[in-house]
Amino acid sequence: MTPEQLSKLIADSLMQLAGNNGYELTLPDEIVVERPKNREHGDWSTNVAMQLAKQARKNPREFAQEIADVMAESDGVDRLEIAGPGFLNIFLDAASAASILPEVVAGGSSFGSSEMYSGQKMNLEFVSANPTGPIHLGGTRWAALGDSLARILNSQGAEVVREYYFNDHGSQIDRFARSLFARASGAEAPEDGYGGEYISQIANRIIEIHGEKILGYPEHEALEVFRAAGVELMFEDIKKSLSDFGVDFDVYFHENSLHESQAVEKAITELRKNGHIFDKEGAVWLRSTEFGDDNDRVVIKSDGDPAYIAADLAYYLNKRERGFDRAIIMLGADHHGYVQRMMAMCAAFGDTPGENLEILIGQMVNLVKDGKPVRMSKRAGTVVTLEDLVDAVGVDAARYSLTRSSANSNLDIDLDVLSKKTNENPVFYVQYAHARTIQVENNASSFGISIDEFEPGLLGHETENALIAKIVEFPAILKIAAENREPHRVARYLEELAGTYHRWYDNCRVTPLAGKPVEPVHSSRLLLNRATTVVLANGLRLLGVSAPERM
RNA sequence: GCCCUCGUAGCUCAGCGGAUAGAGCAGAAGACUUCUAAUCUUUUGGCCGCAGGUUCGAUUCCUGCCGAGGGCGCCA
Repeated sequence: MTPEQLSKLIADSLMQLAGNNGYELTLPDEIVVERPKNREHGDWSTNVAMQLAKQARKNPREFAQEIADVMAESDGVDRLEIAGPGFLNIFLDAASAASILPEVVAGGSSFGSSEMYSGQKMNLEFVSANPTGPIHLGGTRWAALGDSLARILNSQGAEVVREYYFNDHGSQIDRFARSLFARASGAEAPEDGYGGEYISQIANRIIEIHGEKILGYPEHEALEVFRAAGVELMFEDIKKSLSDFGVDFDVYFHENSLHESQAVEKAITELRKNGHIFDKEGAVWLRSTEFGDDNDRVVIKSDGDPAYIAADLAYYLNKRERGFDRAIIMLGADHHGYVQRMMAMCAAFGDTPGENLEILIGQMVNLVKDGKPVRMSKRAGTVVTLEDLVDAVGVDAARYSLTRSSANSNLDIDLDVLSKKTNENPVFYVQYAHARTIQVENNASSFGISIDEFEPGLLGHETENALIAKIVEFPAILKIAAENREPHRVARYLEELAGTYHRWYDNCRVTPLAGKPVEPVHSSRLLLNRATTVVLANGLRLLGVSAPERM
């Protein structure tokens, strides 16, 4: 029995109760059926009795007992208990609990998915690091988290486009170009420039491509060459790093294109038409205070250059014009001050902040060495990049360790600890469980055991009961993870599932002991084993982590 | 000064208003002639930062305070 079916059963029982006893009950939108933390509290538990006791003019425990009396007659329900302040704990009979397993196996890679966001077009923008250097740890976190979120939203029916906003315009790029030029010509690095080994490498590659002669060009021409070529090369490196990390964007959107296509002017004209733009002191302003921002914002500076937000106006409009119902942007905590004005902009376009535009803020990643935080500095050479992390621990462990914590929490990364190859990263625990299921499957097939003779009633061991219940939880976990934009919930769930599986493995054999015959229970257990494979594989895939068959 | 996030076991972190607050690692003691011991079993360890409030019920929601990180440009 699925939680949905159980929820409906409870609703039906309540209606029946209302009919019999003349209660006037207004049922909640959704009757919550949850897995109690404590197994002794049943397979499922509901708090409806506490919620509705007032309406029934009963005390919660009495009312729960009345519900229990009605439900006790139902198929699949073994027994019910009233506990605590009025919880109704439901124990399913083994056959009913296990009868869902064939569905899980039949569902395969689609088990857990839903149509919750069916028909919704979502644009998920993340990483969007400037092409002035390699992706650092912070960007790596967004890459792991963003890609996983895209997968999860997609599993819930959304049409998701992963997008990388590529800032190839503005003063940071100019500094990058000057840094490259200075390095190539052996000059002192500019005061506010970029340092680091990669600057030398890119400078050298540019010389290789264009020849020494560019050093003799007039400065502005030379800078232009270094700018264009440098951005191009840096961008290729970034793309490759991300791709090696398992993160491939559908769209790389160039900021420059917004300026070149007059999209910025168009956006400003549109806003001006609606009365949200004004001119002051030679600059063009967005009256964002009208929509809750602290200050009005300059869109076009008095020197005629667009401010950063100008492109964002056009970019947002562009996303909406491309048909996205929802633009989701993931930003680091160092950009949180930007949220209010972005939301104001969204409102100024007549859209609904939080709905058409959603901004997720994630906290910073700190580098820790010898137990002490290390300030990442490009000049001091203490920057840790995506590639450093992958070199140290591999893609799977890197992605997993960045995805298993809430984006709201600050994350400390200690490369020394992570690179010890110890079992500190729970990803191995989960992957090992998956590999185990595969080996069990292989062994079973060599015994000629098949899943065709499934008898759910044979799966009565408490660890089987626990494993089945955990498997059934998966769709609800994905739904919550999608709604809250929290991929870490999937990782945490997988750790629980893996633990539940390992404990089952320890207690119940899928293949008979040497010299003993194959019995029906073995087929049934093989199906349970396969259902576990399905869920572990699906979960790991949503995290962008491989599901190895052997470890 | 204002804004955002965080504060839970020795460490890293879970816990979408519910029951006795959990996991991994670290510490202690056990389990491989049986499908992978990267596993399992047992065990040590908590004023859930502090103080109020809302609620039948608060680690969770609200307010204030303390502490940590981040942000408050005609920078991007």
